[in-house]
Formats: sequence, C-alpha cells, structure tokens
Amino acid sequence: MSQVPGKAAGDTRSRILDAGERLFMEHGFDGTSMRMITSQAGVNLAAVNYHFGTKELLIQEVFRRRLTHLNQSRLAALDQLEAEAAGVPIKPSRIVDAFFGTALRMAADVEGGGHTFMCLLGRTYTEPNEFVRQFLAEEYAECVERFLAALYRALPEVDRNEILWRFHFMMGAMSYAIAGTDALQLVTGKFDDENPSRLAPRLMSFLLGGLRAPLAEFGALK
Amino acid sequence: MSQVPGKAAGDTRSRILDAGERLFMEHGFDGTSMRMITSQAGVNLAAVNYHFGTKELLIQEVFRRRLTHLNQSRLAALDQLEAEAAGVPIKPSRIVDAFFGTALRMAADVEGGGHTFMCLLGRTYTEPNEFVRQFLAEEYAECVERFLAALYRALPEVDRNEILWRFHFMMGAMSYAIAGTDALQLVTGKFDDENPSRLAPRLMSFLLGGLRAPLAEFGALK
DNA sequence: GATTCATTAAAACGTTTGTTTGAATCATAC
DNA sequence: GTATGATTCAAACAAACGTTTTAATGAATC
Repeated sequence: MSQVPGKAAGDTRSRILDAGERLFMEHGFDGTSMRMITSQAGVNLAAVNYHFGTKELLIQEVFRRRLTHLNQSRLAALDQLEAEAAGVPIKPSRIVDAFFGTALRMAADVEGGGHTFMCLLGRTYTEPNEFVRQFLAEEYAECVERFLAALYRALPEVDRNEILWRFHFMMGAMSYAIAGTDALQLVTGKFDDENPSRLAPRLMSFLLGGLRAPLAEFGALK
Repeated sequence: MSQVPGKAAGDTRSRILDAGERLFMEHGFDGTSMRMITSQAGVNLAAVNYHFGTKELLIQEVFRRRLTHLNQSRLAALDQLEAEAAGVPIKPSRIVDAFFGTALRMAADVEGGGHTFMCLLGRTYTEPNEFVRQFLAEEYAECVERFLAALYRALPEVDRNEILWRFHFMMGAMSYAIAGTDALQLVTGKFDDENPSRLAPRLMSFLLGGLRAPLAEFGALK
C-alpha cells in the first residue's frame, strides 16, 4: 500500500534520486536538506542514509545515473562519425553536433527528467563543490579528450589552444542556455516558447558561428 | 590596535563585504556561514547583523556595491556610441563591446576585486535564489532594455526574437568563461595563462562570430 | 508457523546555523 | 573629567542540519 498518495511508481531508491535531482536543481546542494528530499519523495528521513550512505554519495549517484549514459551516447555518435568518414576529415559541425546536440536532445526530454538533469548539470559547472568537481572530472575525462582530439584533426590549421578556448565558450553558452535564469529572462519575461526543442537549432547555429569566427588579433582588448 | 594581523586596511563594513564577496564566490550563499565571513574579515560575529541586518541584506549589498557601477559604465559607453554616431547606424560589434567588453575589463581587475565579483556574478546567474534573482532583475532592467533596443536598431533586418536569443547565448558564454570551472579545466588542466586579459579578445571574437552566424533554418534539430 | 534478512519507522544524537542580547569599549562633544 | 552615541564583544538563543540508533514491519525460506 502506498505510503503517500502518488507514491506508487518506482521504489524508494529511485524516488529519492528523482526528488534529489529536482531539488538540487532548484535550490543547490547546500540549499537542499535531507528532509526536503525525503518529504518530497514520500519516504522516511533515514532512507537516504540507508540506501546511499551520505548526502554526498547521493549527489554522486544523482549524477552518475544520467551522466554515464549521456557521455556514452556522445562517444557512440563520434564513433559513428569516424566510421562513416573512413579517413576523410570530418566536418567540425558534425563533431559539435555529436557533443552538444546530444546534450540538447537529452535536455529536450522534459517528461523523462532529462531536462531537469541538464539544468542541474549546467548550474553545477559554476558551483565549485570540490567533491562534485572531482567526480565530474572523472566522468568527463575520456569523452572530452576524444572530442578535442577529433576537433584537432578536423581543424589542423587552427592553433589547438584556440580550439580549447572555443570549446570552453561553447560549453558555457550551452549550459547557460539550458540552466541560466539570467537577467534577460527576468527583464524581458519568458521567451516565446518554453519548449526546449526550439532552443536547439538556434543554439547550434550560434555555436558554429562562434567556432568559425576569425581568430582574435593578438593583444589584450583595450 | 589591530584585532588580527592585516586588519588595518578598511573599516569593518567593507572588510565584511570583501570577505563575503570572496566566500560567496567560492562556496555559494548557502555554503558560506556568518562565522566564515566574520572570521575571514577578522571581525566579531555580531558585526554582520549590526551593519547589514541579515545575511540576505548583506548579499544584496555585496552585489549593489559593484553592479550599479558596472551597469552605469555600460550605459555611459552606450551613450558615447550613440552620441558619436549621430543618427548613423552603430556597428553591432561596438554595442557588444560596450556591454560585454565593459564587463570583461572589470573582470580583468584582479587586485581591486573586480575579478572575484564577476566570478560571483557568473555563478549567481545559475543559482536561482529567489531573493537574489529579484534584486538582479531590478538592477539590470534599464541596462538590458537599452542595449537590446540598440541592437534592434543596429540589426533592423534580423528578427528581434533571434537577437534576444543570441544576447542570451552571449551572456552565457561570457559568464561561464569567467566563472565556470568546467570539465575542460578539470580534464585539460589550467589554460596557458590565468591572466584574464588574454580571455577578453578571444571571447569577443567568439561572441561576434555567434552573433553574426546565419540564422538557423526552421524546425527542430534532429 | 518459525526464522531470517532487507527495509522502513520514529526518535534522538551532537553540530552548526542565523540571529539576538546586554555589557564593555571606543571616540567625540561638552 | 563626564556624558553621549556608536560600535564591538562574548555569550547565549531557538531552529535546522546530517547522521545514528533501535525497534517495528515486510516478504521470502525452511
């Protein structure tokens, strides 16, 4: 019998993960208490420590649950690109789509929780909790390494350091576009449509424009 | 006589603001306790409540102290552009520089605390504390409104909604470039140079490339 | 039906949180 | 020198925090 109305779907473990994912996204790690999580999940307070050990291990599991799959999808897309290319240079736009487009498609999944998770991921990039940073670094290592290598091969005439910077900028534009609640939304009101599927083509166009921009002349902006 | 070594410079109020600015940037609002702030500032615990009332009002003052000046500088730069133009359309790149370049020049001021503040500001955009959001919206309202209007005039042939989106993306790339501690930095190690002045020309080039990118064809990315 | 093991329950643990209190201290004006 | 008003101080406040404990409950095995 259900403990609370609407508790039926899913076991205790995954209900905690779902509630944590949403609350961490809305209030951050420090701003989300165990009691907030367990009451939203409709489970006993002690259940988190029983199933996950500590709050930090719960946070880690919230990320691992989806991040492993995301990066595997990215690598699978890159594998396919490289297999189809068979030695011929790959267009940078295809590589960018394999990395950022895959994330955007995950973010477009509102009902399945992908959107919530991508919001959480975006805000976590600027929330330098040491514990989470270490974990993200390990989860991302292989994926980022392979995509950077692919971009280096696709743009052999461009300085590798510049490519690194632009990957960094693209990362920012994307995570912010998904997670950011910036002054724009506050001033101008909501955008025309909340549906994240409208975001993807616009963002991809912007990212490619930035990637292809002429290199900055040397010297500091003044 | 100094209470702690190195306390000499500045009064209690500004020492609290400086300590709060740095700690909020490093650990977030909820992750920074009153005791962390007062001990770093070398003042008594009760000093924060005496001078600012509550923690939230301290946060508000940390932002107001620098944000008002930043947005005034932006508006002054835009005023000058429009005065020089005297009716002739202004190049979008000049407008972008007046908004984002001004912020980047503030972020380049490491010793004066501008860099710390811009890091804090960047992470705050994705930290949707309701109290801070409301405050940022009010502080930004006039500035964003005027810059959007300027971009609309500079790009009369582009749909205004597209400009709004791209401003949003630029906002993300910049704040993330300053505040973000993303997987890249974790995987690839620090960039060649920590000096933020190297960041500015690279980012400006990326932003303009994104702004000028061809508009996305209609329909969702697939 | 009794035993066993995993899970849930309520209650309490010791810390830390933001804030308040009332006395001590300071500089300044008379 | 004394009075005044602002500031600092040590101490304490109730509330909320993450975690632990011990008993109750559930389902499966013999």
